Amino acid sequence: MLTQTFNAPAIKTQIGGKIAPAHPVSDQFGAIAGHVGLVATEFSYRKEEEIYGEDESAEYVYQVVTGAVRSYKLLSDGRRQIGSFHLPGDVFGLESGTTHRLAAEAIIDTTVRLVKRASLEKAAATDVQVARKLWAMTAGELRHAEDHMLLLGRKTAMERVATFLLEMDRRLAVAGMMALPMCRRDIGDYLGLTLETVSRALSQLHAQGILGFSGARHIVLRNRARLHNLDA
Amino acid sequence: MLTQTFNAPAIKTQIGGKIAPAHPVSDQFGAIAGHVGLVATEFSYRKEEEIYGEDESAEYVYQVVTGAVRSYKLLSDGRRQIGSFHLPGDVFGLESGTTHRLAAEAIIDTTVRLVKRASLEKAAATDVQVARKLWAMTAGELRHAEDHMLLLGRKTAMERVATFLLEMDRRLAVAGMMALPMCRRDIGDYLGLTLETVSRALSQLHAQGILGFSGARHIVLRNRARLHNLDA
DNA sequence: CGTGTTCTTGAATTCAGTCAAACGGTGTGG
DNA sequence: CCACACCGTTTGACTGAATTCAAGAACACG
Repeated sequence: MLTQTFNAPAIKTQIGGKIAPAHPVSDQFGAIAGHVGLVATEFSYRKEEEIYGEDESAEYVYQVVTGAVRSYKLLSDGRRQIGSFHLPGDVFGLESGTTHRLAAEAIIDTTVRLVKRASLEKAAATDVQVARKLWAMTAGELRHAEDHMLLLGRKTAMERVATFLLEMDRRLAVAGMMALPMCRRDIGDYLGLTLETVSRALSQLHAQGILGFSGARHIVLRNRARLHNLDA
Repeated sequence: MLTQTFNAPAIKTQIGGKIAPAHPVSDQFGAIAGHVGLVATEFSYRKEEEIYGEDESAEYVYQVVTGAVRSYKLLSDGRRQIGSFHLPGDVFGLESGTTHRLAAEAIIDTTVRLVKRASLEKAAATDVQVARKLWAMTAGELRHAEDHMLLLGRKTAMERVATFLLEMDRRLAVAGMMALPMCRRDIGDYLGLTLETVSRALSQLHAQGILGFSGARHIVLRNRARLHNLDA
């Protein structure tokens, strides 16, 4: 039944277990799955592969092990709004209701751990600690969405790009360098801009010496203070 | 202690109790407060009065009885993004963490019912049904935020105003007429537009016969189908 | 080492914003 | 009860930030 829902390679089943996100964070999945002794299945998606569609039944909850995922909504004419990027360690696809409110795709080759939503619900029905944790995770997503509404509704192009860089720096920088998994179009669709506007803003920051490039997707922040100033 | 946190008139305490929203909806507050037998206090705010500030400690959870409330974030230079409007029946100010992520103000004279967050937490710690309900309410807010990100990031001015009208029609229309409690600036700050752009869009819809006015804030939708078409 | 994709840059356009003035509805005081 | 004043709204004219359209350049990949 798994193989019908997912058409992908090797499946590896395990209990609990640790993953290694870029920065040490409380392993939210472990805090649930491990705690309750749920079986977590490991699964892989290729670059650009769909993980689930908008309004699709929410069978599983996911955690990125390696790779990167985008969650988005589409308008009928194809305009896209990416609500968030999911990086190693992040949980995504968690729903309180029965359907996914956004679609999810692998940006690059990605491995996830997943557990059945039903089993989490069941654990939450008896264990108040689990219920509390699920609420806290949804509340965390809400916080991000609220911050992002401010960005989309009121910030300038340069402020949006500055916010994005600081967010990615915090979430995936290793040794001061960040390797962006997503293209300029993805960044634009996350920030409510066109890819050209994103590119121009990055070029301007480069010209001002605020950041350095090693190829378009490897960025070093050279002056976080000035970037903070540009971020309203 | 209540009188120190809130500087307002008559306080009326009661247990559970029903309120009458514009449309019959499951009384979310009752579903918790009533169920657990929590004491709900009634309280009033005058037009433009602050209910709580951004990053303020979340002491209480609120439900609008009569009136209307706006939740918003500010940038340092005063730019404002309203995340949502709270109308009779709506619960607001519910946090999983300890602080309010947005500020809240009464748009017009408003009466709310409120319960201590701590007492809800306590109820949730022993009653899984309560915990489930709190999660569902936060998830409902997240759904709205996700829809609103799409609007703010990707919709045109006319599409935003059309979406707004359909939302308000659904939430507060009585006998086909909606009495908007908020001014054009509030609508603009909700939709990521200026008040002038909102006004122009409304005038255009009026000229096309899609809506009728009875004073600037009383609107009748005359053609919901065409409004839906304008909403991407 | 090509080849296709992604990214950058330029030029022209456009949608919404800004600034400014007039209008109108509401509430108050004469 | 009417006149006035004030605030919110509408409308107009102009501006400007971001988009669109269009080449080229750089990069990743086989």
